[in-house]
Amino acid sequence: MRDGRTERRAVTIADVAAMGGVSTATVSRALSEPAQLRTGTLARVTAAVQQSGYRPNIAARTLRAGRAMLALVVVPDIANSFFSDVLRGIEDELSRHHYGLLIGNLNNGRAREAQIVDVVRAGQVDGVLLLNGRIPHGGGQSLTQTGVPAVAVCETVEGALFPQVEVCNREAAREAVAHLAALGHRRLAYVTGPARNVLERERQAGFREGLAAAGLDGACVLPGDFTFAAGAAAATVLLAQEPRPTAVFAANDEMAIGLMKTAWRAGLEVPRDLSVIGFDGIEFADYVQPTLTTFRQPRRELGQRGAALLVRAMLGEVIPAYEARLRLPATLLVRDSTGPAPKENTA
Amino acid sequence: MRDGRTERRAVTIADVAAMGGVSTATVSRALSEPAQLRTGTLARVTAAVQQSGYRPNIAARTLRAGRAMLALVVVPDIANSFFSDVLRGIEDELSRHHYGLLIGNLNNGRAREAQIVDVVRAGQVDGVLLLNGRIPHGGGQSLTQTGVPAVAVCETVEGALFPQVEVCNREAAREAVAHLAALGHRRLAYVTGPARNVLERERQAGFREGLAAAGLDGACVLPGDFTFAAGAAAATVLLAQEPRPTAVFAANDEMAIGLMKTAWRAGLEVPRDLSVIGFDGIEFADYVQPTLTTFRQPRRELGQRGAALLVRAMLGEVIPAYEARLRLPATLLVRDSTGPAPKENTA
DNA sequence: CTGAAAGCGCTTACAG
DNA sequence: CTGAAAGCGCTTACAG
Repeated sequence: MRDGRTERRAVTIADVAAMGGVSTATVSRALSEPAQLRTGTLARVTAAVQQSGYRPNIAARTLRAGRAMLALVVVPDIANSFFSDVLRGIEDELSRHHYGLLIGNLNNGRAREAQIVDVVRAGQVDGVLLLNGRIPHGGGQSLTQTGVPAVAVCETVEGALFPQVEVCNREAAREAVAHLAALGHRRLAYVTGPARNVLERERQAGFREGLAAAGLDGACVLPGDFTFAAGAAAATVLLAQEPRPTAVFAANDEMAIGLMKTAWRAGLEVPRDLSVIGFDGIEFADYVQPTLTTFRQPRRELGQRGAALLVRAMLGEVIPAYEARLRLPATLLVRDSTGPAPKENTA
Repeated sequence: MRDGRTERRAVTIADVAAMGGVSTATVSRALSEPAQLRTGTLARVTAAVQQSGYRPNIAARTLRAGRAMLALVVVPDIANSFFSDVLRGIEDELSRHHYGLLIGNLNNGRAREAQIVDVVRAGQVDGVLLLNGRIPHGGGQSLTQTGVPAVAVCETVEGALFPQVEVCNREAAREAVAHLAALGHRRLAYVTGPARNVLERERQAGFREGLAAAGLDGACVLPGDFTFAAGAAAATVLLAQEPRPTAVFAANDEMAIGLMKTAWRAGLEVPRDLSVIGFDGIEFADYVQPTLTTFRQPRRELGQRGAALLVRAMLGEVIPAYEARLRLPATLLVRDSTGPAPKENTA
């Protein structure tokens, strides 16, 4: 029955039991519910564990107990730095509860969704955190049909029954317009995210609500996709407008920065000729010239809160509806890229 | 023997065997070595697998086969965007070979190293990729003592016996000096990384070699730690020097950018008054004003190559010495932050 | 408080 | 080519 692998055999629970003169059941209990053992027994087992350097085999434990103590995080693109901080919050919270973290990277596509579903169906994880705004599908089944608990973070999933944690995108977008309007801007532009993205939809909706609240009845809408390059492209279109908008709200910081750079190259000065405001509060936004006015998202907290909900669900708790939708505020950071509207020289 | 969990029971290999009228052994073979089955048998099993939606339980497979089909990646700081691309390369390669990816985040400290060692000792992974430049220790044992294969990527580990993949840091740093010297700069400065970091040591060594090669016998060395803030702080010191260096090489892009911003605030113009060159080629370096001259690291390839070596080791292959040290080139990207040395007005 | 024993769901040497 | 059966290393209801 021995297989090919000839590495030195690891210490098993049976070895420890023999050393301590107890049964394997007692060793198991010493590790999981020490309070139930007599002090002397516990001491003997603990000593044996120490001395042998015993570590329980996780596969055996998972198989027997039916729990993997592992959560899967589905990320749209692991190379996108936005998610790093969110992941850190998730990891902190999970490891506090002795759960490990498995990363499922979609590479911005859907091809790998089936892999995600497979991992779950193979019993490898006890729960799933979705950062991709969509329920993964694969092999003719959706992730939620597997019955494992799920929580969405950052990008919510419309109509989903599981808990969701997001930032107040709409309210923040409204505030962006109010900020610009208060500076006297009347001709605004908005650079969008990808059309089907939920963040984009919320931010654009908030932008429009903000326009209405400020008594403005139109704005220039420039298509984008959250990349630097899209911001640069939007700038080119913007510069061709007549009359040119005096302020832009970009749906994220990368686009705002790409736009600022291109505007600068074209000879515009920010904020004298053009005010720019972004979204996310990436670290970099504070190191561009001029520094970017934007909204800080509590990324780590978003991750941490989502993970906390998932842990509860993985432990079998049913999350009540009033806790199932967490909305954290985004904070406006007024920096140097927004300023008073330029004086009009045409009446 | 039933436990608390009352979720609907998943399909097991026994169910499929019954459906197909074969033994569980045959089902197992249909999945792992289909060529060994008669076509008819294979077809029947395949149909049963399809119809039942059977997915093998990974814990059971791991326990029995002694392989987890999972690799652990030790990351110094998951919130550092530098690692995202490396991770992506790793993930691509691992998943090509049907290995999963477990993230072990150190949060820039050593406290969690013990957790890492535990995961390995618990048999949860078949191999480890180290991005942290150090062999994790914990519970009186080092990771390498566990006997699992390891590979270091980006930050090498001195004296380690396992394969390592790195970038030619020293050669690149030399080239940085040569580039500046060719532009006529004679008074150079270097902003360091953390003193004990291997990248820092290599880059500083290369910097010094470059000075010698250019016939320069000294330079201003400013301490840093790879952060934006350290770059800003270095700028302050730099500005106080008399005579002031005309060019700076920063050990990474963040510091170069932090330094440029502070220099700009102090009224210096880059590159007219000061040339700046960074290292890493982060995306952002192309969106600062002026764009940053830097070295592009093939991050994805670094990850991919490291993972490829690890996969081979996990499959039992002994990596020959001549393959065990991969050194990929870093490419100089000349952009707008470096220019001719200013004319001297003091003789 | 502790032990004997079943069994989680697989894989694989062995036999035919 | 296929099956019967052992056994990977745990946990836990059951019994005492």
